[in-house]
Amino acid sequence: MQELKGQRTTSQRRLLLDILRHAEGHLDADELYRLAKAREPRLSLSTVYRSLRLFKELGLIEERHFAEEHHHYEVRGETEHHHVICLGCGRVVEFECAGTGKMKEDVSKQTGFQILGAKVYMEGYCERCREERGYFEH
Amino acid sequence: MQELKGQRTTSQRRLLLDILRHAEGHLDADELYRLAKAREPRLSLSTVYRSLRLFKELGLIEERHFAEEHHHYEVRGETEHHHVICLGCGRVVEFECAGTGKMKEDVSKQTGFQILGAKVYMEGYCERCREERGYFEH
DNA sequence: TTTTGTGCAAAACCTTTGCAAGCTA
DNA sequence: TAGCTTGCAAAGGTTTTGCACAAAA
Repeated sequence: MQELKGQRTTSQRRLLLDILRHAEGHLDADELYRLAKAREPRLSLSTVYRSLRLFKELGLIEERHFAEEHHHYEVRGETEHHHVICLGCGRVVEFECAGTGKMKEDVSKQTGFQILGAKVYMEGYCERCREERGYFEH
Repeated sequence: MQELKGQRTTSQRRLLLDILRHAEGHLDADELYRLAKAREPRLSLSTVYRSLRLFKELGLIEERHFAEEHHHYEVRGETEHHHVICLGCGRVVEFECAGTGKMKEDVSKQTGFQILGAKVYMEGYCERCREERGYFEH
């Protein structure tokens, strides 16, 4: 497991990475813990937190901060994608957007920062919620 | 105080809104509490949390989720602005960017959502940190 | 006077840490 | 074997809640 770059490959880390990679959505620490504990009952929550921090530091996963909730994690993919959150049902949908490259340049000029990453979060109402609840304008 | 829309205008709410409006940066609950307590020593932290939730629900303030830290709040202004966080020193700098209008349309088409707001977070290194710490590439 | 908001203290919740034992390289 | 990791339990920090009293409408 060369991804761990010198860190030790333990069964816990292998298990957690495997679950993260096969997860469809975004997991928080507790969801990940419950899924992993089903396969390895002796696993502790501290190990989950410690592993998440390690994976994040190694750049294997990204941490997301949605609306009210606590952190969520997902494996870092090839293509940069962003998220839109439905204010009605809480559903999170991913989207891709081309504009961020140009945006990074602009911001770099404007602020003097060397920009490494950009994340876009949008809020709104999904189609289903607009139909069901009659949200049109807000 | 018509902004509170039917909710009662209390001295605590007036004080907290006043501090939020005159704050330069982004305050978290505890910073707001300390500033407010200096002017009204009997104020409690619970009132700060309850007021922040109310202001947020009324759309008077926005909640921000920076890197690792807890929530920060700022009054909702006229112009939409976004944030870039320095990974070296933690400093948060605001920027404006024109591209979000077009982006919202794209995302709306792509996902079917009615988009109400967009927030952009960038990460990188500020000039000072690049000089001081010799960050060039990452 | 009725209803809503506040302060206090306690609880709930998420995350981190110390330490002895176990495992990896 | 030496050093990194783990599990457990306890602690830390932030946010929420129950309740009696106070204030607003």
